[in-house]
Amino acid sequence: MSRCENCIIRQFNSLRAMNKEELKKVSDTKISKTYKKGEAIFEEGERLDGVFCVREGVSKLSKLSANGKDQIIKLATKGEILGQRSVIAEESANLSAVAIKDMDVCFIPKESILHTLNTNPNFAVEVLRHMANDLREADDVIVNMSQKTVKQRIAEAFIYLKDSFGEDSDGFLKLSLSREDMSNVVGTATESTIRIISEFKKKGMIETKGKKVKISNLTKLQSVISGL
Amino acid sequence: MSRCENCIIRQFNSLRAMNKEELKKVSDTKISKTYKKGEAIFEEGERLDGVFCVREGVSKLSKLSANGKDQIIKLATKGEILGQRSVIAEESANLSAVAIKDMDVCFIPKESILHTLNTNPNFAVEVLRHMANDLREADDVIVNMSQKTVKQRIAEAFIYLKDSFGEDSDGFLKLSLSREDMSNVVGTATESTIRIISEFKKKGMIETKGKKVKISNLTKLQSVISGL
DNA sequence: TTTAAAATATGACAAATGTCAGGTTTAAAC
DNA sequence: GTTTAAACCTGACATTTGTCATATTTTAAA
Repeated sequence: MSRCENCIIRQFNSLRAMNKEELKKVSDTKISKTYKKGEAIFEEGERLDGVFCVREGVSKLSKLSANGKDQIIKLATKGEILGQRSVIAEESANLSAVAIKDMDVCFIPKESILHTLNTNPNFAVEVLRHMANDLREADDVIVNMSQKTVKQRIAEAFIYLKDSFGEDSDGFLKLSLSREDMSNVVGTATESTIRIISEFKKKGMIETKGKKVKISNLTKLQSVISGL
Repeated sequence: MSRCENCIIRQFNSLRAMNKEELKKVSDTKISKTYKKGEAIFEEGERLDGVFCVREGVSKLSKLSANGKDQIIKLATKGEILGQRSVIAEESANLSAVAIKDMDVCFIPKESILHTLNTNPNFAVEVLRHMANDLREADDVIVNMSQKTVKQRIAEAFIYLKDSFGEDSDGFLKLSLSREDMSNVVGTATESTIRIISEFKKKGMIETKGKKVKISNLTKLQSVISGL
């Protein structure tokens, strides 16, 4: 079994602030898991007794609204830790986490996390910094959601996918979302998303090949976001 | 000058996790300030060298969007600490804080906050819990913003004002927002807000007297939020 | 008090977005 | 390979929301 001490993923998250001893405990108690695309890591309302460190793949974090639609709050990938907020607040999960690309994940029981928080200020501050960052991002999403049009939000989403997940050698986005997931990210109806994507294609901003999407004119896409 | 050790406000926020010595330092370095309605405590982009503990009054935390509109992210009142996120993340302020009711505030230089964070795990965990709560609230706002209609969001806002700030002896909301501020909370045009408030009045859900607002039929308001 | 400015209000219309109903294409299961 | 289901697409239309123009009321300033 691989050891957390050697895990490169750790460098990207707050676990890097743990000392040797603490890491050993985590390593001894962690459980490796895999999830196929579409499988849930946890569901909204579920009691979590640990956190999930993403080693590979991508997960969508979403919440069901009263009208039955799923709002995707965030996409989490390699290095991110899921469930941390719930474990710290000692609440049940506020969001569901579902794999949108096959995932390798380490489950870490909450005891070692909570114990380290209470004894190692470096770790606590590191976690705090991460959460402060998440909070800023969430605030920014609120502003985008309420002040930008659907068209602008979809254009932003494509650029976000490019910046966060990259492109392959042919220039196609490494992560492409289904129209439905895209709709749930920007908070609109699937038909609206489809229509706008068609429009972007016609205007030569993006092109598609099967499920893959390529941004062919970044400048135009960006101009959609800023003005009109 | 009043001492933090005796400050009742402290019981409502993370400062309660400070020990005697730490509190003394805060008390010795804090600066009391007052802000009139409309005055800014800090502006988006500003470098903060401390946090602001609200002793009295109400502040709106907002962010300017590209189209020039202000989105209000949160209302902060007695007991809340402003600027904490920015100080912890060592970033400039992501939001502006402006008084919407005359305020008494204590400014606390960041040094004592950061020092305590790094040495007192109880305090760090307490701050972390608060931020975890803020993050959940922000996620919930994202869902509301993208999945509910303007009418539903305005109905929710009135109930939020009632629950968070209370009513006076005549049943009027203790905190009432201008139509413009209300628009910036729910993320819509001022005219839309005015129209919907007029409709609520006609339907007997709320009534007004000068600037004051009374919720006269809570059940009806709630039914607006849930169904249609 | 008078005056000016801001906040509130309403109508008319345009633009954005949602909904429903039917298609076609693509991917997956058998 | 055939079948079946899911994903994608498009049109027509209803609804929601934004914008502009203008009027009234309220508040603040002189």
